[in-house]
Amino acid sequence: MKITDRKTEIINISAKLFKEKGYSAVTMRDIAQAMDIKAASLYNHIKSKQEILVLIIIEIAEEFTNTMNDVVHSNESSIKKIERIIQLHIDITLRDSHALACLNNDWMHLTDSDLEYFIKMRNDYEDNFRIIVKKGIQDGEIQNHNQDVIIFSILSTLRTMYIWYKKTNQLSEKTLRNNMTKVLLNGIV
Amino acid sequence: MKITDRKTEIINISAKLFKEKGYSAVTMRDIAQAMDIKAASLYNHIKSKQEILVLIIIEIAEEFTNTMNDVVHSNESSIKKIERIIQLHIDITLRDSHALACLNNDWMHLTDSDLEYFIKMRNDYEDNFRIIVKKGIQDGEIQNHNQDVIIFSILSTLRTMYIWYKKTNQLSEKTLRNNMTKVLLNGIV
DNA sequence: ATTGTAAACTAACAGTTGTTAGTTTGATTA
DNA sequence: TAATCAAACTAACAACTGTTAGTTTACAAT
Repeated sequence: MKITDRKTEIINISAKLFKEKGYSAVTMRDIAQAMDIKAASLYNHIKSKQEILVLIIIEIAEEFTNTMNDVVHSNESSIKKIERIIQLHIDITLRDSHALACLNNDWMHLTDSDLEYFIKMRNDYEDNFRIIVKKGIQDGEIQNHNQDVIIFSILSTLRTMYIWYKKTNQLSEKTLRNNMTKVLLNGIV
Repeated sequence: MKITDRKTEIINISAKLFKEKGYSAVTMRDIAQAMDIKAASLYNHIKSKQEILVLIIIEIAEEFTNTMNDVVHSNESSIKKIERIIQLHIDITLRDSHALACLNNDWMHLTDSDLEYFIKMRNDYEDNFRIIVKKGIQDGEIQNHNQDVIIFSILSTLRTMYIWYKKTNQLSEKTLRNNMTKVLLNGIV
């Protein structure tokens, strides 16, 4: 298997288009045109439009799931765990922002077992985050504010970083991580 | 003109459907079915599917724009200004989460002058936020972190609140506002 | 030279899309 | 009672949708 075969190209180009217009608004003919071939030719490589979506979303969702499982079962402090989650989101955002946008915006167009699987992963992810925050509050590491507000203010920021990080002028990964960690953990005041 | 005429019903029902599946995935027949009429009947009230989208998005966008203009030209401290922006987002989220979701996810399906107008409002909004943060840093009210990280960590959280606020068990508006303000301004550590 | 194969092609399909035209309904008003 | 009118209806359209079938192309292996 080649490092970049044709199927991978289709997935990457589709992710880019899905990010721009959303899954439903992108047609097989749009994808084909971006590949400079005809729509029917796509089916030499992929089974259906649905399959493209699944391949884009599930791989990334599993990466989040796996790393979160590592983090939650580690022996680090709660703060250190959250820092590693921030790092995780930054890594994926910088590496694969198209697929990430697709995961965020088009997951509801998954069907049946894929949809179920995705929702389970997302719920588990949030539950694990909740466990970390709860422990942090118990240990006095984290202030005793409403847990959902804590969890989703951090997660919302991390999940939608792909929308704006490119606009910033040459913000290095290190600078982004340092600033993000300080702002999310210590606030701005 | 009745307080709730048929056109308003169409807009509200459409916003709910657009939130669930996205503008492109919702058909005129979907909207009609939710209204318990036939698709063709919708055209007695609205000009096109596009018009529905425009009416949903632009009204809310203008409300954000107008309030932001009030805030930025006021004589309050930078912190107080940001608190008012937090309040603004909470108000609209609690009152009209469907339209807000639609604005967030489907603005790119606006066309021509509507799209231009929306993008201008969004850019102005972010620019005004930047002015507030810059002043706050100069005055020593706000810590000197990267401005984009500050702006978008707050805005991302506020903009996507509609996704999760309903899941929380009976979080009152006051509690939400208090917790949100503390977490966004002072952090969690 | 022949075969095999990956990957493109043309042509077509059945279903869905937003929308229009013209008609009917049923309640209110003159 | 007759006329008006908002708001529903039926029927249909042309364009577009994802997808299939069968064919051609061009290069690699035998």
